[in-house]
Amino acid sequence: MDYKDTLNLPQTNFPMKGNLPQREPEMLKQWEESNLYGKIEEAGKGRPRYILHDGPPYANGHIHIGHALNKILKDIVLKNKRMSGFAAPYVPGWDCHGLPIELQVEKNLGSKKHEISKLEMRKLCREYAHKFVAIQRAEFERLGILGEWDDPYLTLANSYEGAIARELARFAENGGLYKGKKPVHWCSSCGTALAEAEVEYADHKSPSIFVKFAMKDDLGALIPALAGKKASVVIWTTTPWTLPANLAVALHPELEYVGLEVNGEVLIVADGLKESFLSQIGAEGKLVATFSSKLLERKLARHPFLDQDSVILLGEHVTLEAGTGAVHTAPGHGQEDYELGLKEGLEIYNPVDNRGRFFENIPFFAGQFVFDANKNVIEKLIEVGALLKTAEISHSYPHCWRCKKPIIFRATEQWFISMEKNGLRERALAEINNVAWIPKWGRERIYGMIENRPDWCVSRQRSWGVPITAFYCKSCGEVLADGKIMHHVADLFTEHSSDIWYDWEAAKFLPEGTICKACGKGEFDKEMDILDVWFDSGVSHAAVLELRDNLESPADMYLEGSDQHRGWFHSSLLASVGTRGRAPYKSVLTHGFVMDGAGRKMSKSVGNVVAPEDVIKKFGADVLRLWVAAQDYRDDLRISQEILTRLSESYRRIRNTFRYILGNIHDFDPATDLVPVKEMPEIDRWAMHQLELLKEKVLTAYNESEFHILYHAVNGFCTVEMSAFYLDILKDRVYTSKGSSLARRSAQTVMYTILDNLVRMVAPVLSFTADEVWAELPGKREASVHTALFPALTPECKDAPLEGRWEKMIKVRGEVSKALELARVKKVIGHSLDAAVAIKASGETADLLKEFVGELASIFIVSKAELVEELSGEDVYRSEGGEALEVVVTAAPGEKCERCWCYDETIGQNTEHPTLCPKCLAAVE
RNA sequence: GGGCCUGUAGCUCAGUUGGCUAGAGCACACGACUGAUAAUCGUGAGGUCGGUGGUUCGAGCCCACCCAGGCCCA
Repeated sequence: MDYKDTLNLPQTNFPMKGNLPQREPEMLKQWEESNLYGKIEEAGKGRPRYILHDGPPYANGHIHIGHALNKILKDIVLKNKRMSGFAAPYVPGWDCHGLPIELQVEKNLGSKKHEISKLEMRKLCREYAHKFVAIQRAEFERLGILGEWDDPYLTLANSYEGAIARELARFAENGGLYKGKKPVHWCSSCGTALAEAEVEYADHKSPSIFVKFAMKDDLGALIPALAGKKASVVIWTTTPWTLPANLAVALHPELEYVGLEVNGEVLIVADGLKESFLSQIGAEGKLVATFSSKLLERKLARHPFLDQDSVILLGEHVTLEAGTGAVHTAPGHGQEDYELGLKEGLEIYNPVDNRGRFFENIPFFAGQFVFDANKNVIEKLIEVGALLKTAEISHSYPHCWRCKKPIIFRATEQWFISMEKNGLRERALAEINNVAWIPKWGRERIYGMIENRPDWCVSRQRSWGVPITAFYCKSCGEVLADGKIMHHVADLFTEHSSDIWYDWEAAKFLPEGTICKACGKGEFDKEMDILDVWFDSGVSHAAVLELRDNLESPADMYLEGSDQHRGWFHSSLLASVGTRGRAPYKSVLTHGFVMDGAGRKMSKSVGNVVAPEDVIKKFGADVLRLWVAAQDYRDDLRISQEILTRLSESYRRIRNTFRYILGNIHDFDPATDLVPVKEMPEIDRWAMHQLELLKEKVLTAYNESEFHILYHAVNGFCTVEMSAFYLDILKDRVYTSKGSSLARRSAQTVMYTILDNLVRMVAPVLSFTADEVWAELPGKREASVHTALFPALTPECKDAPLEGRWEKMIKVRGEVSKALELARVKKVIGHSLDAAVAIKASGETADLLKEFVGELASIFIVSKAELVEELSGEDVYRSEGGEALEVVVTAAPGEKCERCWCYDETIGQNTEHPTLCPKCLAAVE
């Protein structure tokens, strides 16, 4: 007789191999056909809301691994919240305006770009953005991210564009919006401002000059050594043409400066640069004084050739890399000069027109092109005796990417949102303290930025964006930025899209009878600048959260990469505080960046880029999701073939545990076969206790968004507690007991509960696999695990004393398995069931073992285990450390039962089944 | 150069207020099983806790400096 048929061996159709690259797309199809997301929304009705607001990726190109990380994290958070009893909608979004799209469209147009109108250009940009939204949407959905993919928010949608214009109107109304000046990269040849991306750096020859700025007053009172001497601060510059715009000279606040007597006058330079300075001007100098820059703060020097003063200021941007440590400062022609000028209240002075020529009222250089003016400035300096040295240098200099000509930095009229008006900075800082930053240091990071940032420049000289809805008087040029009118325009945008700005006459936007406040005339031009795209996405709380019925502001969470402290977190905070007086988020979670296996950043040129598409093709989305969960996202994350291979092996382990349990509960019906915990054998209660601990750990980890802890907990549970211990011990009971026996049903109840709970807990991460297992689980349940809840805590399953007893037993078991291993090496046994063990223990261990005496054999998975007072023979295994434990392993006595493979000394006594042990006889009957 | 952050076995992570012979899983080596089988079980070998100096009876944990790496600025 073949007794194998009388055993209850595992049976399941659930495949061992995930085959995820093939299976996942099928599941996606099924989710779509069954309207899974709709069912999730249905299930969420009436529950408290949890709003995770999606930061919009830019609608350009395919998704990269960083996108995948971000969206998967969001999806894990959301699924976690849904399974915790919240209604957690997910409305994905895209950032659709802006330069990169415009540039790409221009590039695609080639030479035709000059022939088309702004309106046509914008139409092409719109199409381009839509194309990549569709591409990225498919790529995101493939990752298993559930949400309103059919109705995402797009910043190019009419309603969104209207909202952008409306938020700008609010800033206009409360006075936060103003027009000011700021230097920008300017191409004099094209007559246009350039964005950073449109600037190319190339070698260029420039004059290099050292210029004296004579101190206005005698310095004797401050620095006695200089009393009665003519003293000058010396600056170095490679743009002589900016000298007519000079308003100040900057020194470093922490540096020492020196007075050098050269040819009867004193030259002031930084101490650290005095030698190089003297050698460059080819002069001998005598050190006459050393002093702190602070002594000169706010003292006045004379402009070398204009009848005006130049004030000495202190600035951290001054360096000792080159020059003299005294920096010629023209706030209209340099970024750092501009910032210092703003701080010190200097005029942002620009004497240069659109074509790069000095205005007609500029002495000496009127009408001259700036690069031509260089030599004239130098001549002037020679004439007035202010030039110490001139030379020519070749250095990296910005050029226009279009016409390839060198560009200049030039202050132009721009729109700003004031950080001080309405106390925006103060209130934003206060709001930062009301937000939960995860991890905590996010607060320091954004706080420092808001504390120090200049006013927000929101205008861009471009086509693809939402226009700044202001007007200019045709006759006097006065600005008209009226809140009411701007609100009206916003409504028109919502109705028709912002394209109408480029289509309609100004008058069509203005109420009948609008007149200029300055001159009383009634004809206007439209402002042609557009808004910074950070303003677009920054107002999403108004355009999305406030406008959609199922969302609300402030959001519970914003979740983005740590670069967004300067980006979206930042602009959203200012946009919301400036108009609503509060932050748009209650918590902000940030993650690090994805690095290669060595912790280096990915780059195409290095060739260490890992594309999500490749990971999915090779391993499947669940492995990628597991990768996200396994790493501590607060730091940078690493990805490599090795890491993915490890992870996919870990995935297999978890999957196999699921499969094994499924196989063992194939004949189990929870409706009728459930065994109450109280009636279970102790080891089953131990397993229930362990499950309870795991639940606590995992649910806490979800609550605290520490997903890597949950991964390690689940992984450890599957391998240590289950596979290597509980499930291994259970085999005998589950395989050989009668199918419907209490012993077997009890074990099945435990396994069923564990699998049910485990699958729920793992569903936010292993979304595909969990649903696949869910479909195989017995019992009545929701159609998808994604509409189910996390397992409820059942503290009554916890049993601390029992855990303590078993902890010790597990230690003893470890010692026994070492003894078994030695016997195995000596060929005494093969399988552990071939063995009989005799144990000598003392103290508490002995007492404990006595209590377990009947179960020792099954716990050790041996045929016979006995406790003895004395052990003899050579092969006694002695434990190291702790309480003394001695073990002797021998071949088990008796015959091997053909059915359960345990050795028994009574086999053969039954004539009908001469090869079975008594236990199996009972089971077979 | 500045702000914020990170650095524990080959990989991913633990390490509570400073007190352990620094842990776990995976990978690796060896072995067992062939009733979880492209599985499963056991045993074993892996670490001057980025470096140096300091505080302390005692430091992976505290301090200083340095090195390497990341994000954002300049």
